[in-house]
Amino acid sequence: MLRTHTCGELRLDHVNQKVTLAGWVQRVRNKGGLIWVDLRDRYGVTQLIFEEGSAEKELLEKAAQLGREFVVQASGQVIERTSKNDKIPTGSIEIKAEELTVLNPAKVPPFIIEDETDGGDDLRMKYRYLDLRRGVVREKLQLRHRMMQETRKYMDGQGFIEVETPVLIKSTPEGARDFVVPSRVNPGEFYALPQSPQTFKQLLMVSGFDRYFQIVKCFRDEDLRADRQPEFTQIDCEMSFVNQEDILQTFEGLVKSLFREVKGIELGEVDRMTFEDAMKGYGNDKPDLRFGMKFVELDHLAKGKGFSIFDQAELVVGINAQGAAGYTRKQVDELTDWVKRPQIGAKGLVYVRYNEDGSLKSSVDKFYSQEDLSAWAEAFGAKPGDLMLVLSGDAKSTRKQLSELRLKMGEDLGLRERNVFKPLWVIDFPLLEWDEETQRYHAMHHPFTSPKREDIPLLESDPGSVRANAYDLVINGVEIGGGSIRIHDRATQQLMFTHLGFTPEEAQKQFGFLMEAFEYGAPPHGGIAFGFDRLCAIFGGSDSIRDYIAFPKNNSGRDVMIDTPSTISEDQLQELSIKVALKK
RNA sequence: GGAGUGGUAGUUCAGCUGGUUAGAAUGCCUGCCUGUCACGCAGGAGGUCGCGGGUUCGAGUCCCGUCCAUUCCGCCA
Repeated sequence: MLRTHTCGELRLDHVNQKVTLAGWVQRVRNKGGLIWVDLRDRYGVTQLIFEEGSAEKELLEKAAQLGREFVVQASGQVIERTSKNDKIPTGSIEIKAEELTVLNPAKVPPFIIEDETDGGDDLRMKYRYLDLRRGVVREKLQLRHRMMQETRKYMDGQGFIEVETPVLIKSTPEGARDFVVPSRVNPGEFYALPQSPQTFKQLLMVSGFDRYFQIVKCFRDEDLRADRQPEFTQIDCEMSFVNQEDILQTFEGLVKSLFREVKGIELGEVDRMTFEDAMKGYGNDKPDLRFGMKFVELDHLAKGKGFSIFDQAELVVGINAQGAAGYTRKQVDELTDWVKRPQIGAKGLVYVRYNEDGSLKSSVDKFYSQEDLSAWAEAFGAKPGDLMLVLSGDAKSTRKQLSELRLKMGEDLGLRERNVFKPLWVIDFPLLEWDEETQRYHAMHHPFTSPKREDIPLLESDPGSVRANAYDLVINGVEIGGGSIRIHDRATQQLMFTHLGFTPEEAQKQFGFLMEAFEYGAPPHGGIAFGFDRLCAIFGGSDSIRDYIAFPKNNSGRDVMIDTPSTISEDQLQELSIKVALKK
């Protein structure tokens, strides 16, 4: 061993021991006759001291030559510091160095390897291996490690078996775009990388595995976001002989256990809300419940008073921002501009300010009396000091716009606290969703989701209103997981494909193996998958998942460190029977 | 595919309505310094202002194009 201890473990108890440490030079402080070197490894930082007089001149010179990020080995005696540093755990001791070996020198790093780095994202990603030396980044990966271990511990404890499913699978037309991999031995044919192990886990249920889980990489070739990577990790789970309630209980248990073991937080009961209530109350299927500002519909109060914009609107709906009456005219104008941006797309914003003196001031005073506005305020449950914000238009987009405004107000008013966690089950999702582009219904969750028994008759008359046995777990406005009770008989699955616009032949070609399996004794089953990277980011209090992934891709799906995607040689292309024709 | 923001020293940024030699901080190098721990002090080096074109007597600054990064919309069963 090149060391007797790590850089994080020595304390006053070790004084007088002779030790050998190895690590990276964090910093050299040369005070002339006295040189300190901060030696860093994964476990911490320990100070080495070289003193003129007591250390040999040669050793002193060697220490003075050290640069940032040199890898060194140092031996010496642990001594108590004359002046202690209570900011670090090893701050009471230091090593009086007697030997120093440079194991490997280092170039000056392109950015400072400290928690508060001066490096921008671009540079950090290019030199990710240096970025990962920083404590703050390492802690995020350590958090991920803990989450992974606790997940396995919980799942194993519940009798789940982790089974690996293939990564080279079949491309399917439903859902996200597939990443494809050419097959050399089958020229002209391609594998696809899995968007999820969905069909395999269902087949494992047919096989009688009863409880399956897997912490698994999944792949989707869609545009990226701060919380979306082309390859990401799921906690993928499936259970047999269960109903929806069993699944919600089991995985509420997982989430509670993770919060308890990893964060030391007792979550309590997880609230539930139907999709319909979520949309009406928050304009969103993943409401952030860290704060209120629930939607209040004003049609009955706002219409018929001569304000034509409201009169013509399908829906007039607003939120009450508590304590925001202090917003200046300028700030309200900025809010108006904000909702009118193309990304939000509102036509305008009506406000009612509930002044501290009890009077009401609105942007539509021309049309509404104080009594009218008082009725609004009552509907909102508003008090003096509040600011009511109202949007109108067609119901669907107005709710969406107000949802964005609600989140912005929550942010502006500091109501979205990082250390508060509000999990929520959203249940009773619609089975199908109309797609304007393709002019057909799409499965909202996926085509293997079962409809609610009582809604099956509606499949013919009103497909859009059929509810599914589907559920999402939402924490703080982030979709963390989603699942459903699956279809487990051929006839229903076939019916589902028909409603999704598949011909029987197409359905047979794409999913015949699954439907055939259903004919050999498929148990009732259901499951869920959690976005593991997002879960880690939520636990760590970040909006971006990138720092919870050791080597993430950038916004264009590139790994700037290894510089990929990249072209391949003509020979490789030929071997794969592929010709590249780039459009220009 | 679309919208916004950004690109200036190794790094993070400032640089106003266009005007002499493009600045700061930090990092780096040199010297001094025996209790530092964001050490201090003194000095020094360091620039294709992303790239291409245009307007102008004159462009880091204005215009057009383009590339890169980033955030969002679309997309993500």
